[in-house]
Amino acid sequence: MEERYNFKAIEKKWQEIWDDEKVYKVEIDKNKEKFYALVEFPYPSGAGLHVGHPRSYTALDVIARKKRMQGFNVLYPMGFDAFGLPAENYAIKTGVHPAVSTKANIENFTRQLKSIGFSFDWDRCINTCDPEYYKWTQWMFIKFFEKGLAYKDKIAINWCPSCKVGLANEEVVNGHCERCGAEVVRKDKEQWMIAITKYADRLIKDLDDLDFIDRVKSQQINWIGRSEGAELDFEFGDDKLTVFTTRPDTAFGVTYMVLAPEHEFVQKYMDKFENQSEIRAYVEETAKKSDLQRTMSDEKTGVELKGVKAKNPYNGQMIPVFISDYVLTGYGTGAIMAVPAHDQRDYDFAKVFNLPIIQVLDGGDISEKAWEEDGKHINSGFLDGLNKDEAMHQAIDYAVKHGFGRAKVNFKLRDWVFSRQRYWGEPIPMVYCEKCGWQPIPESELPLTLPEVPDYHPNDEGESPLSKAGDWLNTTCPKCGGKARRETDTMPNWAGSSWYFLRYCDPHNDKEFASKEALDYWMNVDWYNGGMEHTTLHLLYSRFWHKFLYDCGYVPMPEPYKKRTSHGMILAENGEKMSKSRGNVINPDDIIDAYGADAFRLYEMFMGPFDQTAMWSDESLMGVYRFVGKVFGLFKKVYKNAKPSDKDLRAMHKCILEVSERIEQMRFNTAVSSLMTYVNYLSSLEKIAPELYEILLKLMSPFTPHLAEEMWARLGHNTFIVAETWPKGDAKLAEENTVTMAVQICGKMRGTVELPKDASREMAEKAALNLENVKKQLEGKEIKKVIVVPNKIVNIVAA
RNA sequence: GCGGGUGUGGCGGAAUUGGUAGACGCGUCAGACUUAGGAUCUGAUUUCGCAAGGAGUGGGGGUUCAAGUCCCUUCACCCGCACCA
Repeated sequence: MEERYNFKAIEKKWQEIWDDEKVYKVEIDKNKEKFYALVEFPYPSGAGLHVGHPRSYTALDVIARKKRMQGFNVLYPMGFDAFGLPAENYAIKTGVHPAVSTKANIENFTRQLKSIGFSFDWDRCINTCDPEYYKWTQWMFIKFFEKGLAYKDKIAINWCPSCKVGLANEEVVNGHCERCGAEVVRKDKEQWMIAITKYADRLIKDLDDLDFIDRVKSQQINWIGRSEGAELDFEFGDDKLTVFTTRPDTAFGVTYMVLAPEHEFVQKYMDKFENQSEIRAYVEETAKKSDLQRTMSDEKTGVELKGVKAKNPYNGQMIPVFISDYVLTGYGTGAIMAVPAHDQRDYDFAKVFNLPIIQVLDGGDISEKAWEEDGKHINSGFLDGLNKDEAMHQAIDYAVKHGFGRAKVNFKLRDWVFSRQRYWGEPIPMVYCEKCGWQPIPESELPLTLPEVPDYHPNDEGESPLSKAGDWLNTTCPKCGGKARRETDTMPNWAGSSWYFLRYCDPHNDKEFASKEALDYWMNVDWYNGGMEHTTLHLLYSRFWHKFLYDCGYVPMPEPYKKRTSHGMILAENGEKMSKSRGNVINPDDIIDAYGADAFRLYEMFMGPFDQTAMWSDESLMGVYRFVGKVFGLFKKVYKNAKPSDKDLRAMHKCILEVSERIEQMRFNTAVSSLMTYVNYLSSLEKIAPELYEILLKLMSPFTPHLAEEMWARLGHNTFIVAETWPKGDAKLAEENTVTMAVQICGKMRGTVELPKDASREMAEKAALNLENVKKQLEGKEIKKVIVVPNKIVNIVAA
C-alpha cells in the first residue's frame, strides 16, 4: 500500500514545532537588512475567519518567507482590531460583556490563523482593546488636542431615531441604519473632530513618492478632492456674501446667487426678506430631509430671498438671491454664484425659475444645455477674447486688485468625526470643567479604562452607554482641581488601527508607544497589502495620523508605508458576495480539514490574478490538492546518486527564475503554474536527482510550508527550510540550445523549423524555404521579402 | 456626471520590447488498473472541416511583413465617489 500524504498529521506536527521553537520570531539585528511586511489585522468577529482574509495573509506570507530565505530580517506581525460594533450589539442582545466575547473570538481567530501556517511572529501579537495598547491611542489623542487638531464642534450627524444613537457614515447603508433598518435623519450634536483637512494638501502631494498601486492613489486624490479657484465677495445689503468658485472667469455670466438653506445669512437677515414664511418652510423642509432624499431628487427646488439683491463686483449688476438644497452647507462657503450658461446644475435651476442665461464663453448651444468646455470669452468686459486659463488668472488678479476676492483652494475632504456614542471603544481621555473647559487627563492617569455599565444601550438623548457609568463620570479638573465630568463618547474603531504598525515594532514597551531604536530600525513598512475598501478610511487616516506623529517628532519619517498593494475580493461560486444571510460562506476550517492548509494556501494563490475579484471553486481547489499529493509522491523517485541532465537543469533554472520574479510581482497564479510545469517535468523522469527536488521544495516553501518542511526533513536535513537560502536562477543555464522558429507566409503560420539557438538569418531562411508546406504554398508566387526575427520567426512575404 | 478597472475556449485564466494565441489548472471524452470508485495513471480537448484549409482574443475601422498587444471609434459589465460650485 502506497503512503498517501497525511496532511493532517504533518501540518499539525510542523505548526507545533514552529510554535515551540519560535522559528518566526524576530529581533532587531543591525547586521541584516530589515523587511517589514504588513497585512491589515482583522476585526475578530464571532463568525471567524473569512476565506478573504487568507488571500492577503498568504500573499504576504509568501513574500515574507521568500525574503527571509533571501537573507532579510523579516518582520511579519499579526494582531487584532478588537474594538467594534458587533461585539457591542452582541452584548445588547445577550448581556455578555464585549470583553468576554472579544477574548473568545480572538482565541478562535488565533487558532484559525495558526492552522494555516502563517509565519507571523506571534510574540508581537497586539490587540487594540488591551488597556496596555489603548493607553497609547489615548496618549496620541491628547497630543492631537494639545496641538489644536482635536476640537469639539456641533455638527449634523447621522441619527437613528429608532436605536437613538448617532451612526458613523460607514454604519449608514443607503440612508438607513445598518442595524435596525430605520431611516437615518440628521441631528446636530457636539462631536470631537480631528482636523485632517489641515493635512489635505500633503496627503495628496506625498503620494508622488510612494509605490502605491494607481487605483489607490487616484481614489485617495479623488476623495480629498482638491479644487483650485477663488473666493469672491458679493455685496449683499450691507454685508458681504462670499462664494467659492472654480470658474472666476465666468463671473460676467452670473445671473443669480444661491445659498444653502443652512447658510447663516438666511436667519441673520430674515427680517429683510418679504417672503419669510415661504423661506422658513423651505428651510424646515430641507432640515427634515435625509442626505439621501436631498440628493435623490433630480428636480431643482428653491426659494428666492425676496427684497434683497446681491451686486456682482465685476459688472455692478444687481442679481436675485435664492436658497436651494443643491447648494451644500459643508463645502466652500455654502454659497455660490450661479452661471447657468456654463454649469449644468445652475442651468437646470435657471430653467425652473426662468432666470436669464448669459453666455460668456464661445461654443456649444446653450439653448440645449450648459457649455462646460473651454472657449473664447464673450460678453465679459476685460476678459473678452481670452481663453479659460488666461481669463481665470486675469479675473483673480482683478478681484485681488479691487479687494473683493482672492485665490483659494478647497477640498472635499471634511474633518474627521471622532466621537461615537458607543461603549466598546477607547474612552476619550478628556474631562469637562465648568471653569476651565475641556481638559485632557494627566498622562499619569493613562490608560483611562472602560468602566462597567449596567447595560449597553444609549440613553434617550443619544448619549453613549458610558453616561450611565455612575461614579466613573465624576472627577476633578486637572487644571483647577474643581468638579469635572468625563467625556462619555468613545473613539471610532479607526483610532487603534491608525498606528498599530508602529506598535508592532516594539509591542511590549510600557514607557513609550515604541522606542526610537525600534522605529528607526523597522519603519517604514516596506510592503502593505490590504483591501480597497480601506483606501479612503483606514489607509488615509493612518497616513494622516503618522504625519502628525512625524510633525511632533515621534516617528522618523513622514509616510508610514512605502508600498501598498491590494487584493481582490473572493466571491461565492455563483459570483455573489459571501454572506451569512445567503448561506454561501466558506469556512476555512472546513477547507483545511478536508484538503489541508497547504492546498488551501496554494489554491488562494492560484485562483486568479491577485488584484482581481475571484470566485471560489471547490473543483479548482481539487486541482491544487492533487498537485500537493503529486509533489509528495515525487519523493519516492528521488535517488541519492541520480545526476541531473542539462535538460533537467534547464527546467530547474527556468522554474527558479519564473517563480522568483512572479512572486515579487504578485503574479502568484502564474508562479504556481511554473511550479506545476516543473513538477510535470520531474514526473516524467525515471529518477530524480536530489538537487532538483530540493530546489522544488525551496521554491514551494513559501506557498506550501508544511509540505516543504516535511519533505526537506525526509531528505535528511535537520535545518528548517526557512533558514535555507533562496535559490538563484541562471538565465544562461535556463536557455534551450535549440529553438523552434515559426514560419509564416504573409503572416500566416505555415510550419516550424528546429534550429540551433542564434542560427544565422540565412540559415533560418533556407530552412524555412525548404519546408514542404512552404514550397507548396509558394508555388506560382514571387517572394518579395523575407523577414527573420532571430530565434523567433521567419515571415515570407510573397504575392 | 467624475475617477479607476475588466472583456481571450465549456470554466478559472496564460501570452517579456508587436513575433507560433489558449501555458497551468478545472471540466469533458477515450483508454489503463480495478468488484467498484467522485481514487490513481496515460492520451485527447478553441472552433468549422474526412482532409487540404478556413475562422478566431466584446463590435467596427486603421497602422504594420506581422496586432490579444499600438492608434481611432463603439458596446457591455464591475468598483469607488457623487448636486463638491
